Amino acid sequence: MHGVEQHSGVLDRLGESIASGARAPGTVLTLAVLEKEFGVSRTLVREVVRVLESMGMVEARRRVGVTVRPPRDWNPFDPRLIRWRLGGPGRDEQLRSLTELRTAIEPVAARLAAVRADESTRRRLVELAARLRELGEARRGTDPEYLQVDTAYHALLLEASGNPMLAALQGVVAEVLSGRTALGLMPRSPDPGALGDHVATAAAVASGDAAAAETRARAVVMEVLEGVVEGTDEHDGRP
Amino acid sequence: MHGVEQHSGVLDRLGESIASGARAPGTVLTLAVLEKEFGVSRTLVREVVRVLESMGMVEARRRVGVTVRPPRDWNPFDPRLIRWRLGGPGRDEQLRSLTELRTAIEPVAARLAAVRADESTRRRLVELAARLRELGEARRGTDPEYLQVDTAYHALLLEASGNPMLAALQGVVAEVLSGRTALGLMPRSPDPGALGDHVATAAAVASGDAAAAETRARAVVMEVLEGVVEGTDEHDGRP
DNA sequence: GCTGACAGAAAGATCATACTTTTGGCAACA
DNA sequence: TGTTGCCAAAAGTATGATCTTTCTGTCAGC
Repeated sequence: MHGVEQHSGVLDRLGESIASGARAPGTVLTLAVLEKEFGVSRTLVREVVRVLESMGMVEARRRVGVTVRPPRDWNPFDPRLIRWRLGGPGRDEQLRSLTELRTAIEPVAARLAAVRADESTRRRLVELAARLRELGEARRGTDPEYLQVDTAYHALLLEASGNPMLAALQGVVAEVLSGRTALGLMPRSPDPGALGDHVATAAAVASGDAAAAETRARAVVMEVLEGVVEGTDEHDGRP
Repeated sequence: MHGVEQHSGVLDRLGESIASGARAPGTVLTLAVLEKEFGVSRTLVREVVRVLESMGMVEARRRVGVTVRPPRDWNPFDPRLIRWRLGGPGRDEQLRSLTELRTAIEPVAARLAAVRADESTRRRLVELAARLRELGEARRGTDPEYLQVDTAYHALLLEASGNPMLAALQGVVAEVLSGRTALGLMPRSPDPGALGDHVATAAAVASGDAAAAETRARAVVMEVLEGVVEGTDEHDGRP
Protein backbone atom coordinates (compact mmCIF):
# COMPACT_ATOMS: atom_id res chain seq x y z
CA MET A 1 0.00 0.00 0.00
CA HIS A 2 2.98 2.23 0.40
CA GLY A 3 5.57 3.74 -1.78
CA VAL A 4 3.86 4.59 -4.99
CA GLU A 5 3.78 8.33 -5.37
CA GLN A 6 1.58 8.94 -2.43
CA HIS A 7 2.35 12.59 -2.24
CA SER A 8 1.39 13.50 -5.76
CA GLY A 9 -1.60 11.21 -5.57
CA VAL A 10 -3.05 12.88 -2.53
CA LEU A 11 -2.11 16.30 -3.87
CA ASP A 12 -3.94 15.61 -7.08
CA ARG A 13 -7.01 14.23 -5.40
CA LEU A 14 -7.31 17.00 -2.87
CA GLY A 15 -6.35 19.74 -5.29
CA GLU A 16 -8.77 18.57 -7.90
CA SER A 17 -11.61 18.38 -5.45
CA ILE A 18 -10.97 21.97 -4.48
CA ALA A 19 -10.47 23.16 -8.04
CA SER A 20 -13.68 21.54 -9.14
CA GLY A 21 -15.62 23.23 -6.39
CA ALA A 22 -16.48 19.96 -4.68
CA ARG A 23 -14.93 21.54 -1.60
CA ALA A 24 -16.27 25.06 -1.72
CA PRO A 25 -14.37 28.13 -0.56
CA GLY A 26 -14.76 28.57 3.15
CA THR A 27 -14.84 24.84 3.77
CA VAL A 28 -12.77 24.00 6.81
CA LEU A 29 -10.79 20.81 7.06
CA THR A 30 -8.48 19.49 9.69
CA LEU A 31 -5.32 17.54 9.23
CA ALA A 32 -6.79 14.74 11.28
CA VAL A 33 -9.77 14.43 8.97
CA LEU A 34 -7.63 14.50 5.85
CA GLU A 35 -5.37 11.88 7.38
CA LYS A 36 -8.28 9.54 7.71
CA GLU A 37 -9.91 10.41 4.43
CA PHE A 38 -6.82 9.61 2.41
CA GLY A 39 -5.47 6.97 4.73
CA VAL A 40 -2.03 8.50 4.99
CA SER A 41 0.04 9.88 7.77
CA ARG A 42 -0.03 13.33 9.18
CA THR A 43 3.39 14.06 7.74
CA LEU A 44 2.18 13.45 4.24
CA VAL A 45 -1.00 15.43 4.66
CA ARG A 46 0.98 18.35 5.96
CA GLU A 47 3.29 18.35 2.98
CA VAL A 48 0.36 18.30 0.63
CA VAL A 49 -1.37 21.10 2.51
CA ARG A 50 1.80 23.13 2.40
CA VAL A 51 1.95 22.84 -1.36
CA LEU A 52 -1.70 23.76 -1.72
CA GLU A 53 -1.06 26.67 0.59
CA SER A 54 1.82 27.77 -1.62
CA MET A 55 -0.60 27.81 -4.52
CA GLY A 56 -2.96 30.03 -2.55
CA MET A 57 -5.69 27.42 -2.56
CA VAL A 58 -5.91 26.84 1.18
CA GLU A 59 -4.92 28.62 4.34
CA ALA A 60 -3.87 26.78 7.47
CA ARG A 61 -4.40 28.49 10.78
CA ARG A 62 -3.86 27.27 14.28
CA ARG A 63 -6.89 26.34 16.24
CA VAL A 64 -9.02 26.74 13.11
CA GLY A 65 -7.86 24.23 10.57
CA VAL A 66 -7.29 24.27 6.85
CA THR A 67 -9.64 26.62 5.05
CA VAL A 68 -10.35 26.54 1.34
CA ARG A 69 -9.70 29.98 -0.10
CA PRO A 70 -11.75 31.62 -2.86
CA PRO A 71 -10.59 31.07 -6.44
CA ARG A 72 -9.41 34.63 -6.87
CA ASP A 73 -6.62 33.92 -4.41
CA TRP A 74 -5.34 30.93 -6.36
CA ASN A 75 -2.37 31.26 -8.65
CA PRO A 76 -3.97 30.63 -12.03
CA PHE A 77 -0.58 30.12 -13.66
CA ASP A 78 0.27 27.03 -11.67
CA PRO A 79 0.48 24.16 -14.15
CA ARG A 80 -1.18 21.78 -11.73
CA LEU A 81 -4.16 24.03 -11.22
CA ILE A 82 -4.51 24.46 -14.97
CA ARG A 83 -4.48 20.71 -15.36
CA TRP A 84 -7.07 20.20 -12.66
CA ARG A 85 -9.33 22.76 -14.24
CA LEU A 86 -8.94 21.32 -17.70
CA GLY A 87 -9.92 17.95 -16.31
CA GLY A 88 -12.97 19.15 -14.46
CA PRO A 89 -16.15 21.15 -14.89
CA GLY A 90 -14.19 24.35 -15.43
CA ARG A 91 -12.68 23.08 -18.62
CA ASP A 92 -14.37 25.46 -21.04
CA GLU A 93 -13.82 28.45 -18.84
CA GLN A 94 -10.16 27.55 -18.49
CA LEU A 95 -9.75 27.13 -22.22
CA ARG A 96 -11.32 30.52 -22.77
CA SER A 97 -8.94 32.15 -20.31
CA LEU A 98 -5.98 30.48 -21.93
CA THR A 99 -7.08 31.44 -25.41
CA GLU A 100 -7.44 35.06 -24.42
CA LEU A 101 -4.06 34.95 -22.76
CA ARG A 102 -2.67 33.56 -25.97
CA THR A 103 -4.04 36.43 -27.99
CA ALA A 104 -2.16 38.72 -25.66
CA ILE A 105 1.10 36.84 -25.60
CA GLU A 106 1.83 35.66 -29.11
CA PRO A 107 1.99 38.97 -30.95
CA VAL A 108 4.44 40.33 -28.42
CA ALA A 109 6.45 37.13 -28.53
CA ALA A 110 6.64 37.50 -32.31
CA ARG A 111 7.81 41.09 -32.00
CA LEU A 112 10.53 40.14 -29.55
CA ALA A 113 11.54 37.11 -31.56
CA ALA A 114 12.05 39.28 -34.62
CA VAL A 115 14.64 41.19 -32.66
CA ARG A 116 16.24 38.47 -30.60
CA ALA A 117 16.01 35.08 -32.26
CA ASP A 118 19.19 33.51 -33.52
CA GLU A 119 19.64 32.40 -37.11
CA SER A 120 18.86 28.72 -36.75
CA THR A 121 15.70 29.51 -34.82
CA ARG A 122 14.50 31.86 -37.54
CA ARG A 123 15.13 29.17 -40.10
CA ARG A 124 13.31 26.50 -38.16
CA LEU A 125 10.36 28.79 -37.65
CA VAL A 126 10.07 29.38 -41.38
CA GLU A 127 10.31 25.66 -42.02
CA LEU A 128 7.61 24.84 -39.53
CA ALA A 129 5.29 27.45 -41.01
CA ALA A 130 5.88 26.09 -44.49
CA ARG A 131 5.21 22.56 -43.34
CA LEU A 132 2.05 23.72 -41.61
CA ARG A 133 0.77 25.30 -44.79
CA GLU A 134 1.52 22.18 -46.77
CA LEU A 135 -0.43 20.05 -44.34
CA GLY A 136 -3.30 22.52 -44.24
CA GLU A 137 -3.57 22.76 -48.00
CA ALA A 138 -3.54 18.98 -48.18
CA ARG A 139 -6.72 19.06 -46.04
CA ARG A 140 -4.93 17.36 -43.19
CA GLY A 141 -5.99 19.85 -40.49
CA THR A 142 -7.22 17.09 -38.24
CA ASP A 143 -4.10 14.95 -38.58
CA PRO A 144 -1.98 14.36 -35.50
CA GLU A 145 0.94 15.67 -37.52
CA TYR A 146 -0.79 18.98 -38.10
CA LEU A 147 -1.30 19.40 -34.37
CA GLN A 148 2.29 18.44 -33.72
CA VAL A 149 3.70 20.94 -36.19
CA ASP A 150 1.30 23.64 -35.05
CA THR A 151 2.36 23.09 -31.44
CA ALA A 152 6.04 23.11 -32.32
CA TYR A 153 5.61 26.31 -34.29
CA HIS A 154 3.92 28.22 -31.50
CA ALA A 155 6.27 26.81 -28.87
CA LEU A 156 9.28 27.89 -30.87
CA LEU A 157 7.87 31.35 -31.30
CA LEU A 158 7.43 31.74 -27.57
CA GLU A 159 10.84 30.31 -26.89
CA ALA A 160 12.40 32.65 -29.42
CA SER A 161 10.97 35.66 -27.62
CA GLY A 162 13.83 35.38 -25.18
CA ASN A 163 11.43 36.15 -22.38
CA PRO A 164 11.23 33.38 -19.78
CA MET A 165 7.69 34.27 -18.77
CA LEU A 166 6.43 34.08 -22.32
CA ALA A 167 8.46 30.93 -22.95
CA ALA A 168 6.91 29.31 -19.90
CA LEU A 169 3.53 29.49 -21.56
CA GLN A 170 4.47 26.93 -24.17
CA GLY A 171 2.74 24.24 -22.18
CA VAL A 172 -0.55 26.04 -21.89
CA VAL A 173 -0.57 27.00 -25.54
CA ALA A 174 -0.03 23.34 -26.34
CA GLU A 175 -2.99 22.54 -24.13
CA VAL A 176 -5.16 25.00 -26.02
CA LEU A 177 -4.15 23.60 -29.37
CA SER A 178 -4.60 19.97 -28.45
CA GLY A 179 -7.80 20.79 -26.61
CA ARG A 180 -9.17 22.43 -29.72
CA THR A 181 -8.34 19.39 -31.78
CA ALA A 182 -9.68 16.99 -29.19
CA LEU A 183 -12.98 18.84 -29.11
CA GLY A 184 -13.23 18.52 -32.86
CA LEU A 185 -13.04 22.25 -33.41
CA MET A 186 -10.45 21.97 -36.13
CA PRO A 187 -11.60 21.92 -39.74
CA ARG A 188 -9.94 19.54 -42.12
CA SER A 189 -9.03 22.51 -44.25
CA PRO A 190 -7.76 25.32 -42.07
CA ASP A 191 -8.53 28.83 -43.25
CA PRO A 192 -6.01 29.73 -45.99
CA GLY A 193 -5.73 33.22 -44.51
CA ALA A 194 -4.65 31.82 -41.17
CA LEU A 195 -2.09 29.57 -42.80
CA GLY A 196 -0.77 32.53 -44.72
CA ASP A 197 -0.47 34.55 -41.54
CA HIS A 198 1.54 31.80 -39.91
CA VAL A 199 3.92 31.88 -42.84
CA ALA A 200 4.02 35.65 -42.92
CA THR A 201 4.75 35.85 -39.21
CA ALA A 202 7.66 33.47 -39.59
CA ALA A 203 8.95 35.44 -42.54
CA ALA A 204 8.73 38.70 -40.65
CA VAL A 205 10.56 37.20 -37.70
CA ALA A 206 13.18 35.78 -40.03
CA SER A 207 13.74 39.16 -41.64
CA GLY A 208 13.79 40.96 -38.32
CA ASP A 209 10.72 43.05 -39.05
CA ALA A 210 9.34 43.45 -35.57
CA ALA A 211 6.28 45.48 -36.46
CA ALA A 212 5.18 43.11 -39.20
CA ALA A 213 5.81 40.08 -37.01
CA GLU A 214 3.57 41.49 -34.32
CA THR A 215 0.84 42.44 -36.77
CA ARG A 216 0.83 39.09 -38.52
CA ALA A 217 0.90 37.14 -35.28
CA ARG A 218 -2.04 39.20 -34.11
CA ALA A 219 -3.90 38.24 -37.24
CA VAL A 220 -3.24 34.58 -36.44
CA VAL A 221 -4.59 34.72 -32.92
CA MET A 222 -7.53 36.88 -33.91
CA GLU A 223 -8.65 34.30 -36.39
CA VAL A 224 -8.33 31.71 -33.68
CA LEU A 225 -10.36 33.84 -31.31
CA GLU A 226 -13.18 34.18 -33.79
CA GLY A 227 -13.25 30.43 -34.16
CA VAL A 228 -13.63 29.99 -30.43
CA VAL A 229 -16.21 32.73 -30.09
CA GLU A 230 -18.34 31.20 -32.81
CA GLY A 231 -18.03 28.02 -30.81
CA THR A 232 -18.75 25.10 -33.08
CA ASP A 233 -16.96 25.83 -36.29
CA GLU A 234 -18.53 24.43 -39.39
CA HIS A 235 -16.45 21.42 -40.26
CA ASP A 236 -15.21 20.66 -43.68
CA GLY A 237 -17.24 18.25 -45.68
CA ARG A 238 -20.63 19.61 -44.78
CA PRO A 239 -22.76 21.44 -47.34
CA MET B 1 14.10 29.08 19.22
CA HIS B 2 10.85 27.47 18.10
CA GLY B 3 7.54 28.51 16.80
CA VAL B 4 7.93 31.71 14.87
CA GLU B 5 7.19 31.18 11.19
CA GLN B 6 10.01 28.83 10.66
CA HIS B 7 8.60 27.46 7.48
CA SER B 8 8.38 30.68 5.52
CA GLY B 9 11.70 31.80 6.88
CA VAL B 10 13.56 28.72 5.71
CA LEU B 11 11.63 28.73 2.44
CA ASP B 12 12.63 32.31 1.77
CA ARG B 13 16.24 31.78 2.67
CA LEU B 14 16.65 28.61 0.66
CA GLY B 15 14.55 29.81 -2.25
CA GLU B 16 16.35 33.09 -2.48
CA SER B 17 19.74 31.44 -2.43
CA ILE B 18 18.68 29.29 -5.35
CA ALA B 19 17.01 32.12 -7.24
CA SER B 20 20.07 34.30 -6.87
CA GLY B 21 22.31 31.59 -8.24
CA ALA B 22 24.22 31.21 -5.01
CA ARG B 23 23.28 27.54 -5.27
CA ALA B 24 23.82 26.82 -8.92
CA PRO B 25 21.73 24.41 -10.95
CA GLY B 26 23.01 20.91 -10.51
CA THR B 27 23.98 21.51 -6.91
CA VAL B 28 23.04 18.52 -4.82
CA LEU B 29 21.87 18.88 -1.25
CA THR B 30 20.64 16.40 1.26
CA LEU B 31 17.89 16.80 3.78
CA ALA B 32 20.37 16.06 6.53
CA VAL B 33 22.63 18.89 5.45
CA LEU B 34 19.78 21.35 5.13
CA GLU B 35 18.56 20.31 8.55
CA LYS B 36 21.85 21.30 10.04
CA GLU B 37 22.36 24.38 7.95
CA PHE B 38 19.06 25.91 9.01
CA GLY B 39 18.94 24.31 12.40
CA VAL B 40 15.46 22.90 11.97
CA SER B 41 13.93 19.49 11.92
CA ARG B 42 13.67 17.11 9.03
CA THR B 43 9.92 17.63 8.95
CA LEU B 44 10.31 21.28 8.28
CA VAL B 45 13.02 20.87 5.70
CA ARG B 46 10.93 18.33 3.86
CA GLU B 47 7.95 20.67 3.71
CA VAL B 48 10.12 23.45 2.36
CA VAL B 49 11.69 21.16 -0.21
CA ARG B 50 8.26 19.99 -1.27
CA VAL B 51 7.17 23.54 -1.93
CA LEU B 52 10.31 24.32 -3.89
CA GLU B 53 9.77 21.12 -5.79
CA SER B 54 6.25 22.25 -6.62
CA MET B 55 7.75 25.43 -8.05
CA GLY B 56 10.07 23.37 -10.20
CA MET B 57 13.16 24.73 -8.50
CA VAL B 58 14.47 21.49 -7.06
CA GLU B 59 14.04 17.80 -7.63
CA ALA B 60 14.27 15.25 -4.84
CA ARG B 61 15.41 11.76 -5.76
CA ARG B 62 16.11 8.79 -3.59
CA ARG B 63 19.66 7.84 -3.07
CA VAL B 64 20.70 11.08 -4.76
CA GLY B 65 19.41 13.97 -2.75
CA VAL B 66 17.83 17.29 -3.58
CA THR B 67 19.09 18.70 -6.86
CA VAL B 68 18.76 22.31 -7.93
CA ARG B 69 17.09 22.44 -11.32
CA PRO B 70 17.96 24.90 -14.09
CA PRO B 71 16.00 28.17 -14.21
CA ARG B 72 14.09 27.22 -17.30
CA ASP B 73 12.25 24.60 -15.27
CA TRP B 74 11.12 27.10 -12.65
CA ASN B 75 7.63 28.52 -12.76
CA PRO B 76 8.34 32.18 -13.49
CA PHE B 77 4.81 33.18 -12.52
CA ASP B 78 5.17 32.13 -8.92
CA PRO B 79 4.87 35.29 -6.84
CA ARG B 80 7.56 34.14 -4.44
CA LEU B 81 10.05 33.54 -7.19
CA ILE B 82 9.29 36.94 -8.66
CA ARG B 83 9.88 38.49 -5.27
CA TRP B 84 13.16 36.66 -4.79
CA ARG B 85 14.36 37.77 -8.17
CA LEU B 86 13.35 41.35 -7.63
CA GLY B 87 15.32 41.32 -4.42
CA GLY B 88 18.46 39.81 -5.86
CA PRO B 89 20.92 40.19 -8.69
CA GLY B 90 18.28 39.29 -11.28
CA ARG B 91 16.28 42.39 -10.52
CA ASP B 92 16.76 44.21 -13.82
CA GLU B 93 16.22 41.11 -15.89
CA GLN B 94 13.04 40.36 -13.97
CA LEU B 95 11.74 43.88 -14.42
CA ARG B 96 12.40 43.63 -18.13
CA SER B 97 10.49 40.36 -18.37
CA LEU B 98 7.61 41.81 -16.45
CA THR B 99 7.52 44.95 -18.53
CA GLU B 100 7.41 42.96 -21.73
CA LEU B 101 4.68 40.79 -20.29
CA ARG B 102 2.80 43.94 -19.46
CA THR B 103 2.97 45.18 -23.02
CA ALA B 104 1.37 41.92 -24.04
CA ILE B 105 -1.31 41.83 -21.40
CA GLU B 106 -2.69 45.30 -21.04
CA PRO B 107 -4.01 45.95 -24.54
CA VAL B 108 -5.92 42.68 -24.49
CA ALA B 109 -7.20 43.40 -21.01
CA ALA B 110 -8.47 46.75 -22.29
CA ARG B 111 -10.20 45.11 -25.21
CA LEU B 112 -11.92 42.59 -22.98
CA ALA B 113 -12.81 45.22 -20.41
CA ALA B 114 -14.54 47.28 -23.08
CA VAL B 115 -16.85 44.35 -23.65
CA ARG B 116 -17.26 42.97 -20.16
CA ALA B 117 -16.81 45.63 -17.52
CA ASP B 118 -19.83 46.70 -15.54
CA GLU B 119 -21.00 50.27 -15.32
CA SER B 120 -19.43 51.25 -12.02
CA THR B 121 -16.10 49.83 -13.09
CA ARG B 122 -16.14 51.84 -16.29
CA ARG B 123 -16.91 54.95 -14.29
CA ARG B 124 -14.13 54.34 -11.80
CA LEU B 125 -11.66 53.74 -14.57
CA VAL B 126 -12.52 57.06 -16.18
CA GLU B 127 -12.19 58.79 -12.82
CA LEU B 128 -8.80 57.28 -12.14
CA ALA B 129 -7.53 58.28 -15.58
CA ALA B 130 -8.75 61.81 -15.06
CA ARG B 131 -7.12 61.99 -11.67
CA LEU B 132 -3.90 60.64 -13.14
CA ARG B 133 -3.87 63.34 -15.78
CA GLU B 134 -4.49 66.02 -13.18
CA LEU B 135 -1.56 64.85 -11.10
CA GLY B 136 0.66 64.52 -14.14
CA GLU B 137 -0.15 67.99 -15.40
CA ALA B 138 0.50 69.34 -11.94
CA ARG B 139 4.04 67.96 -12.32
CA ARG B 140 3.48 65.48 -9.52
CA GLY B 141 4.72 62.42 -11.41
CA THR B 142 7.04 61.43 -8.59
CA ASP B 143 4.43 61.81 -5.87
CA PRO B 144 3.39 58.71 -3.96
CA GLU B 145 -0.16 59.61 -4.90
CA TYR B 146 0.66 59.45 -8.60
CA LEU B 147 2.04 55.94 -8.14
CA GLN B 148 -0.96 54.93 -6.13
CA VAL B 149 -3.46 56.17 -8.71
CA ASP B 150 -1.43 54.72 -11.55
CA THR B 151 -1.34 51.34 -9.83
CA ALA B 152 -5.05 51.43 -9.08
CA TYR B 153 -5.81 52.34 -12.69
CA HIS B 154 -3.88 49.47 -14.19
CA ALA B 155 -5.08 47.00 -11.58
CA LEU B 156 -8.68 47.94 -12.28
CA LEU B 157 -8.15 47.53 -15.99
CA LEU B 158 -6.80 44.01 -15.52
CA GLU B 159 -9.56 43.16 -13.09
CA ALA B 160 -12.17 44.46 -15.50
CA SER B 161 -10.93 42.13 -18.21
CA GLY B 162 -12.94 39.39 -16.57
CA ASN B 163 -10.07 37.01 -17.20
CA PRO B 164 -8.63 35.51 -14.00
CA MET B 165 -5.20 35.00 -15.51
CA LEU B 166 -4.92 38.60 -16.60
CA ALA B 167 -6.38 39.76 -13.29
CA ALA B 168 -3.78 37.76 -11.42
CA LEU B 169 -1.07 39.91 -12.92
CA GLN B 170 -2.14 42.96 -10.95
CA GLY B 171 0.55 42.31 -8.42
CA VAL B 172 3.38 42.10 -10.89
CA VAL B 173 2.23 45.21 -12.72
CA ALA B 174 2.22 46.98 -9.39
CA GLU B 175 5.78 45.78 -8.88
CA VAL B 176 6.82 47.19 -12.20
CA LEU B 177 5.24 50.54 -11.51
CA SER B 178 6.63 50.92 -8.03
CA GLY B 179 9.98 49.60 -9.17
CA ARG B 180 10.11 52.23 -11.86
CA THR B 181 9.36 54.94 -9.35
CA ALA B 182 11.81 53.55 -6.82
CA LEU B 183 14.57 53.55 -9.39
CA GLY B 184 13.87 57.20 -10.11
CA LEU B 185 12.80 56.50 -13.67
CA MET B 186 9.67 58.60 -13.42
CA PRO B 187 9.82 62.18 -14.62
CA ARG B 188 8.06 64.82 -12.57
CA SER B 189 6.07 65.67 -15.66
CA PRO B 190 4.91 62.50 -17.36
CA ASP B 191 4.61 62.65 -21.13
CA PRO B 192 1.33 64.40 -22.00
CA GLY B 193 0.77 61.88 -24.76
CA ALA B 194 0.93 59.01 -22.34
CA LEU B 195 -1.46 60.73 -19.98
CA GLY B 196 -3.81 61.30 -22.87
CA ASP B 197 -3.67 57.67 -23.83
CA HIS B 198 -4.57 56.63 -20.32
CA VAL B 199 -7.61 58.85 -20.53
CA ALA B 200 -8.47 57.71 -24.03
CA THR B 201 -8.21 54.06 -23.04
CA ALA B 202 -10.57 54.59 -20.16
CA ALA B 203 -12.97 56.47 -22.41
CA ALA B 204 -12.90 53.71 -24.99
CA VAL B 205 -13.55 51.09 -22.35
CA ALA B 206 -16.37 53.19 -20.95
CA SER B 207 -18.00 53.51 -24.34
CA GLY B 208 -17.51 49.84 -25.14
CA ASP B 209 -15.23 50.47 -28.09
CA ALA B 210 -13.05 47.37 -27.92
CA ALA B 211 -10.80 48.16 -30.85
CA ALA B 212 -10.04 51.67 -29.66
CA ALA B 213 -9.45 50.48 -26.11
CA GLU B 214 -6.89 47.97 -27.32
CA THR B 215 -5.15 50.49 -29.56
CA ARG B 216 -4.96 53.17 -26.91
CA ALA B 217 -3.78 50.74 -24.25
CA ARG B 218 -1.10 49.60 -26.64
CA ALA B 219 0.02 53.18 -27.05
CA VAL B 220 0.32 53.46 -23.28
CA VAL B 221 2.51 50.41 -22.87
CA MET B 222 4.61 51.22 -25.91
CA GLU B 223 5.49 54.57 -24.46
CA VAL B 224 6.44 52.81 -21.27
CA LEU B 225 8.57 50.33 -23.15
CA GLU B 226 10.48 53.08 -24.90
CA GLY B 227 11.18 54.61 -21.54
CA VAL B 228 12.64 51.35 -20.25
CA VAL B 229 14.62 50.70 -23.39
CA GLU B 230 16.17 54.13 -23.22
CA GLY B 231 17.05 53.23 -19.67
CA THR B 232 17.74 56.42 -17.81
CA ASP B 233 15.10 58.85 -18.88
CA GLU B 234 16.03 62.47 -18.77
CA HIS B 235 14.40 63.83 -15.70
CA ASP B 236 12.44 67.00 -15.55
CA GLY B 237 14.27 70.05 -14.33
CA ARG B 238 17.41 69.63 -16.34
CA PRO B 239 18.29 72.01 -19.17
C1' DG C 1 38.08 -7.96 -20.88
C1' DC C 2 33.07 -7.55 -21.14
C1' DT C 3 28.42 -8.50 -19.44
C1' DG C 4 25.12 -9.27 -16.10
C1' DA C 5 23.36 -10.63 -11.63
C1' DC C 6 23.54 -9.82 -6.82
C1' DA C 7 24.48 -7.53 -2.38
C1' DG C 8 24.94 -3.57 0.29
C1' DA C 9 24.38 1.02 1.42
C1' DA C 10 22.64 5.75 0.89
C1' DA C 11 19.05 8.79 0.90
C1' DG C 12 14.48 10.07 0.40
C1' DA C 13 9.43 8.54 1.69
C1' DT C 14 6.36 7.38 5.00
C1' DC C 15 4.66 6.52 9.55
C1' DA C 16 3.79 7.12 14.52
C1' DT C 17 4.13 9.83 18.41
C1' DA C 18 5.19 13.39 21.53
C1' DC C 19 5.65 18.02 22.66
C1' DT C 20 4.99 23.31 21.77
C1' DT C 21 2.61 27.41 20.48
C1' DT C 22 -1.04 29.95 19.11
C1' DT C 23 -5.73 31.34 19.29
C1' DG C 24 -10.78 31.15 19.21
C1' DG C 25 -14.36 30.86 22.30
C1' DC C 26 -16.56 30.86 26.50
C1' DA C 27 -17.38 31.89 31.11
C1' DA C 28 -16.67 34.52 35.10
C1' DC C 29 -16.34 38.86 36.63
C1' DA C 30 -16.47 43.90 36.96
C1' DT D 1 -22.43 45.35 28.61
C1' DG D 2 -17.82 45.07 28.22
C1' DT D 3 -13.46 43.05 29.71
C1' DT D 4 -10.40 39.71 31.37
C1' DG D 5 -8.59 35.28 31.84
C1' DC D 6 -8.66 30.45 31.28
C1' DC D 7 -9.10 26.21 28.43
C1' DA D 8 -9.08 23.22 24.80
C1' DA D 9 -8.46 22.57 19.88
C1' DA D 10 -5.62 22.46 16.11
C1' DA D 11 -1.62 23.57 13.59
C1' DG D 12 3.52 23.76 14.13
C1' DT D 13 7.70 21.38 15.18
C1' DA D 14 10.73 17.71 16.54
C1' DT D 15 12.41 12.87 16.64
C1' DG D 16 13.01 8.04 16.03
C1' DA D 17 11.89 4.08 13.43
C1' DT D 18 11.02 1.68 9.27
C1' DC D 19 10.20 1.08 4.32
C1' DT D 20 11.49 1.63 -0.57
C1' DT D 21 14.01 2.83 -4.20
C1' DT D 22 18.07 3.24 -6.63
C1' DC D 23 22.96 3.86 -7.14
C1' DT D 24 27.44 1.52 -6.83
C1' DG D 25 30.62 -1.84 -6.54
C1' DT D 26 31.85 -6.54 -6.94
C1' DC D 27 32.12 -11.03 -8.42
C1' DA D 28 30.88 -14.91 -11.38
C1' DG D 29 30.33 -16.45 -15.99
C1' DC D 30 31.13 -16.08 -20.79
